[in-house]
Amino acid sequence: MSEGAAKKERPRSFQAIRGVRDLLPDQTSLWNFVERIAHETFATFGFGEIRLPLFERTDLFARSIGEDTDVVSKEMYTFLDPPAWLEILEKLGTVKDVDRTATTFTIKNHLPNENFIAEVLSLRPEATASACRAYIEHNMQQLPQPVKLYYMGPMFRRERPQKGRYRQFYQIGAEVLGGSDAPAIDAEVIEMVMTFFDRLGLEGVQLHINSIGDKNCRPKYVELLREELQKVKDKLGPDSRRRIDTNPLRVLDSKLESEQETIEKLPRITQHLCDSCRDNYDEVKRQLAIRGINYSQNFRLVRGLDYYMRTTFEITAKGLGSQNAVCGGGRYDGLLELLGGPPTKGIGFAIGEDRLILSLQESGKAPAQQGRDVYIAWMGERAQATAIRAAKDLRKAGFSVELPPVEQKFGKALGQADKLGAKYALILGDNEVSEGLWTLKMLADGSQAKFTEPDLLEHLRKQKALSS
RNA sequence: GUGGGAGUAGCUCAGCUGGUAGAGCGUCGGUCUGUGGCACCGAAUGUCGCGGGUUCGAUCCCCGUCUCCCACCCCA
Repeated sequence: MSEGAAKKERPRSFQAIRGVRDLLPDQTSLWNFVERIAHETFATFGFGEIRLPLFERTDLFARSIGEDTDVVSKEMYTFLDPPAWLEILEKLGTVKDVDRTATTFTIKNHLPNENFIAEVLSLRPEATASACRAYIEHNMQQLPQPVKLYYMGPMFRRERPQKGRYRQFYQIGAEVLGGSDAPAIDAEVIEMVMTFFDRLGLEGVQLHINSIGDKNCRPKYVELLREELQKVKDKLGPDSRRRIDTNPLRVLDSKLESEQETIEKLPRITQHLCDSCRDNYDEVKRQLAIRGINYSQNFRLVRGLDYYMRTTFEITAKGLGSQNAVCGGGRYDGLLELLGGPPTKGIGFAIGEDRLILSLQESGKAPAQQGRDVYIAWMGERAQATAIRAAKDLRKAGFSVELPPVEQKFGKALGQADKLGAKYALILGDNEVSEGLWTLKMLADGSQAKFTEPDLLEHLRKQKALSS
């Protein structure tokens, strides 16, 4: 006993890496509910589901989202395929100053008699770029326009995690690609999200809209804004000052208390839209009104991704702390062309599913977890064979059945049935097997009755039909 | 990436100016080998987040680190 039993070394346990998490069965029921309502709602608007890859060439994201955005410049999970070559190449001095927006490195004579090519890939930080890529790749302009797609799944951004923000997070989104850019489309897309949220019973939903102009008017406004900002520079903090040069629109988004007064006085883009953008924005608002959708205009709503133009919108919900945006979207008419496709109109949105679910939970909307329909309490060898057959038949009929693997006293079995939230206990002992009459107990009120095998199934079917 | 707070049993938490840990809930077993929810009794599980330092001695003090939370940044 001296040496052998002395130390019991346990291997170091693993934990999920920062910013990612497991969703356990008591949570996935709500996730499945949300996703089911999404499928149903979007289908009623004529959208079809598209399943997209989790990673793409890095330059697809760089070009669509914008190389200077935070998402592309510092938040993407980027890797080489085949992997792990970067370090080797750097050590060999073959590659210096790695350009993360490059697509391939070509290394001559690295391996005997062949050139080595590695692709630069990234985990998707969002899915709009992929959807557009798929539209082009599969020549969807040949389909009746517009093409209406929706998707759901995980996205990846390397940000500091906090409530409602994870490094692997989930989005439910939709895109309308091709066809016209009629304001009614913008309005209907928004109507679809609002309908979805309404069906989920999401509380405290607020829609904010804005127009950020197009190629004609936005650059002029940005210049005007920059000039105005220069005049009030001394009233702004360091972050905002820096943005006067890099991205003046972002200053509008500042939450600093000390800057609010200054920002309110700045020129607003809605006053500087070109005629066509103004008409467009007015019509979007009219179309929303026709649909009975309440909104508030927010001239400070400037989206962070480069591809947006004209209509932008954001939806907030309650219970989310400072990460209160549960959906963001807008129009991006130039994007498809930018990605090498034909000139194509586009508009879309993305819902933060993690935040959506957080908000539903905060307002107590989580549906009760579904318990078992039938717990089979059996005793004795002959009863086990019967129990196995009963479980098979009940499952075939669609019931959720728990069949204990080992014999238990009935007292304990019923205790288990109770804990698992079963509706019924099917009691199978020597008596039942020899009589051919099975005992079915209602756990809720303790009543019980005997049934023949076929009668039992019929009885359960009827009860199920009644309750649903 | 920056600043602040926190990490003790599966969960929620207690642990008095440092003497190597407790409660409730849950889990499992028993009272109860043909009938659950109640009650009572009992048990298991903690490298006190991890690593280092100070000390005779650290869950407690110091440093580092990881993770979570909050705010900023940014975004869904």
